[in-house]
Amino acid sequence: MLEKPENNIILYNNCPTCNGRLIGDYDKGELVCSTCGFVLEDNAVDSGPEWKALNLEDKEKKVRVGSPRTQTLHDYGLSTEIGPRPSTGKYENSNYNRIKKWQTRLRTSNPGERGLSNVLTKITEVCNNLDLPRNITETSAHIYRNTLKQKFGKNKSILGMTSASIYLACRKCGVSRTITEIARAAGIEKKQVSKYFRLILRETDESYIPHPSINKYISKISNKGKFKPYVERLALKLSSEISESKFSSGKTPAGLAAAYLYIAAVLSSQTIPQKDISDYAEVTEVTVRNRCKEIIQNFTIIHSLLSKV
DNA sequence: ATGGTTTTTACTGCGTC
DNA sequence: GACGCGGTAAAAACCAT
Repeated sequence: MLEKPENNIILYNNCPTCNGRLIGDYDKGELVCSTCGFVLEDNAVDSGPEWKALNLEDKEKKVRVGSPRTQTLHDYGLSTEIGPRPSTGKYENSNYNRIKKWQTRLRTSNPGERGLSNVLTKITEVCNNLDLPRNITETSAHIYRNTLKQKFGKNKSILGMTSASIYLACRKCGVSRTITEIARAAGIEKKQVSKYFRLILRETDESYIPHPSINKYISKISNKGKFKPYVERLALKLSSEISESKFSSGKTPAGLAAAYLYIAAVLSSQTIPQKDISDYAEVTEVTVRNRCKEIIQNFTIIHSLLSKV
């Protein structure tokens, strides 16, 4: 059973298979090994409270009222909401609906709140389209709220700002989603998203947020293309053996990941056409070729690697 | 706006099935 | 001939200044 820690990460002793460090991931409810990825326990039950206590007094009261606070609703989900009409009982249909309608109107009383409410709905929508986890939705909503707080979010394309917020949230949480994917889900131009993304970075003094590791891209592309598991494993092995920092800066991570997968496929005498890999990675064949060339020029692939996989 | 870097586009020749 | 692969030059996109 996991107990909620301060930073959502709990350290356990050692992994039974490789003796590596075990990490309890509170958010996913999993107990996994940080080196070999062995899952010791999953679906762990969250025994902690589902609400946040902001001060000691709250904590002591241990009130259990309503849903947890959420960034995705304009009033943080704190105000009262009238639910659907009970199927039985004395409630007269028209009257009930009228009260409900006015209550919703009053909840979002001023134009600002109504606007915010719409935007947050939009964020949730796009995040759901992309199958993003709940915490990304929350983070993006939080980021968007901040842009409004610091004035620069106003008078900007709403879809552009929301998409940029979602992209930033992905980067912060280490989820490998490209600007292109998010732009597609939101139905806008890629340019817009990157423009506003840069704006947010500039205005909020965000320190540089690194791209998710190449390994995430490799897994993603491999899943998308349903490649053989050992090809993926070999590609991951290659990327971890190679310190690509010398030549990878400024290049798209997807292209590099595609190159690793291609090399892995060739080494394990699998024939995956460059075209396929580049399509899955959403880059061109030329880019894949160039990355391959750079990898091979800079490193000699040792054949003993093959036996280890 | 500009200039440097990276990616894409479009086209080439080569070998193989 | 169709296909995959490797290469190139020029255009386009990107990004920091």
